[in-house]
Amino acid sequence: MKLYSRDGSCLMPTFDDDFVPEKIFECGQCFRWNRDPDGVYTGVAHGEVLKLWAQANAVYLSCDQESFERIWRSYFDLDLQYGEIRKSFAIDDFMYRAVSYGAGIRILKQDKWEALCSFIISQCNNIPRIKKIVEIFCREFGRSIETENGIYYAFPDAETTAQLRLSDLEPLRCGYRGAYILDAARAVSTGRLDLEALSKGSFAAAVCSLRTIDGVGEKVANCAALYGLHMLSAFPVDVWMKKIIAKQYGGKFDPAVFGEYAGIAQQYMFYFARDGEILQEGKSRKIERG
DNA sequence: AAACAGGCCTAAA
DNA sequence: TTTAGGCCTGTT
Repeated sequence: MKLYSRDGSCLMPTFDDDFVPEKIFECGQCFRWNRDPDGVYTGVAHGEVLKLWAQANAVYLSCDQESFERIWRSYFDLDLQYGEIRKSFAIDDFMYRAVSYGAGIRILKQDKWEALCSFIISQCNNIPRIKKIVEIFCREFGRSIETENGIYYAFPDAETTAQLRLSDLEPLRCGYRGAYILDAARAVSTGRLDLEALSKGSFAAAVCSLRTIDGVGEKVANCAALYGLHMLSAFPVDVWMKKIIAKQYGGKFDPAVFGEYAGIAQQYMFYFARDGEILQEGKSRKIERG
């Protein structure tokens, strides 16, 4: 597979074939990518807007070489060979089916603060509402980014957010999560919680520190570590993962069997459970892609 | 209409 | 250390 910029120049000649936009953006790890009727995805990350689409076994990005190297190459984790890692997860029949179904997923290197904040919002919420809350948050308080296709908004930084009052968050309609957002923003902006430093330390230390934030428990801390700090051994266990563990593994499961990339395995399991296996009954099966 | 949604917190065993 | 109830809000 190849990656091309919009003008047709090749951004990256070779990497493994594990890059399926639909799965990357809709496997539940991010909230700011939207698909238009033509299948083009538009998203904002690290303060820049990108359009991305797949065509004829290639992927096109609306960026130049400079921004690709500065942001997107890392954001899409292109230097990790997912194809090889994925195969190592097929330890039983269920996992074989899960990794086959999820082939093409990659774990995005999202902004650290954005990931923490987004997954605080995610608690006890569904994806459409999470996306709605995040979009209003960006529109209200994020820096505007003007493009030829319209105005987009960056995710508000922690410093800006820390200045807000609880009442300022009312337009988000995010309920009790508002106070959690402010606590996290204040911790990050004052340095009480140093996400950059945590990303360079141990996973255990990161989870421990993240959990000092109001509204951040084991699950949200693992999400922040996996998607924001890019600690690939993080293993968030939500209701879907609990279903899998109960049904497939008798209620107990040690992610250590997947080694240092357990978090990636978790993503295949989650995606398969939510989109594939469980919802399949009574519905037409989704067509698997090569 | 009542229950639930990609948890967390607190109180109480 | 495990468990139950409450929490904002929106949707079914």
